[in-house]
Amino acid sequence: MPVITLSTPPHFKFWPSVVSHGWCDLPPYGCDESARILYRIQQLNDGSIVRLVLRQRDTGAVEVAVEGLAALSPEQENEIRAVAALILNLNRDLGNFYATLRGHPRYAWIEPLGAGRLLVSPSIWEDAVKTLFTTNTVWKMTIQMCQRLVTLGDPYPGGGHAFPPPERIAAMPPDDLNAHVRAGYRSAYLHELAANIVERKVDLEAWRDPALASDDLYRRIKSLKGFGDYAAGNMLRLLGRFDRLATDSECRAVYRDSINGGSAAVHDREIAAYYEPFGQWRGLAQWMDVMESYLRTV
DNA sequence: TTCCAGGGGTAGA
DNA sequence: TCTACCCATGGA
Repeated sequence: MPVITLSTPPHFKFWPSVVSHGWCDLPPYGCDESARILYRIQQLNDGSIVRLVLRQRDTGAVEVAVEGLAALSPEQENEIRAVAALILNLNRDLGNFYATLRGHPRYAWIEPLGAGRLLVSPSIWEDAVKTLFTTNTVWKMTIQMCQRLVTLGDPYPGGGHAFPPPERIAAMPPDDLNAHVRAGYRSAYLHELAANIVERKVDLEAWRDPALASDDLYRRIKSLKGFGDYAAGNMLRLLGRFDRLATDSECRAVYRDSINGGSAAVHDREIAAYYEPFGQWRGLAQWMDVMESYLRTV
């Protein structure tokens, strides 16, 4: 079985990155908490389907075992290296984030833990679909919607499926898609997104362009049906932009209970004012507040 | 039954 | 800008 080793930046912590939000529980990801392993079924550009098994060695390096292929071509190895670096945000510099937090005792736990990297998907399409599946539902149902959707992707011989490409979703009649995924009214948004990608009306991967202003990007995301303030803010986070918030019911609850220390409902404006001093990092600080009670235990 | 979840679209002020 | 109402789905 081919094994690839990736060097990591100083102070990189694998597990806090893997469990940085719920994505590690959404197929084609999977994880083994006790063994601290992240799995992913991935379809490569040449169509072959592999199962990636990622873990961190004692040296700090990330090891990617590739199941499903006896050997890797240079192109395959390069692709897997790029995917692993992308999903773990290995190239993101968090130094300025940690420096920003140093004046705030509430966030003193974050830097020693090496938290702040969010696990993302190799494609923005996949992150967009999963974000859509987090809207107006409970996490358990988000998982179930993803599980059903992923069975539409190409199967991995050892079990599981790759994430289905937009072409696969766009080709399905919307009613069939909803009958399979049971995403309710979100199914129509999912189908429309897939169709717009296939018809080249939107180019999600173009969103990676660092020259794009966040405000412009935010508007583009919100122009998609089903993507409002929360979903657009969440997508910006996954794209590595944290200068906007993504205020959902969890964030409101954490702010109300843990920061504001009261039981009264709080207007989003007050939440925004609280995070404003964190500037370009406010969205990440907000998510760290949600994850604190969990991340501190890992 | 009713409420609501890691909300969002639309219409009407 | 804001509010009211609707939107499938399934668990509590």
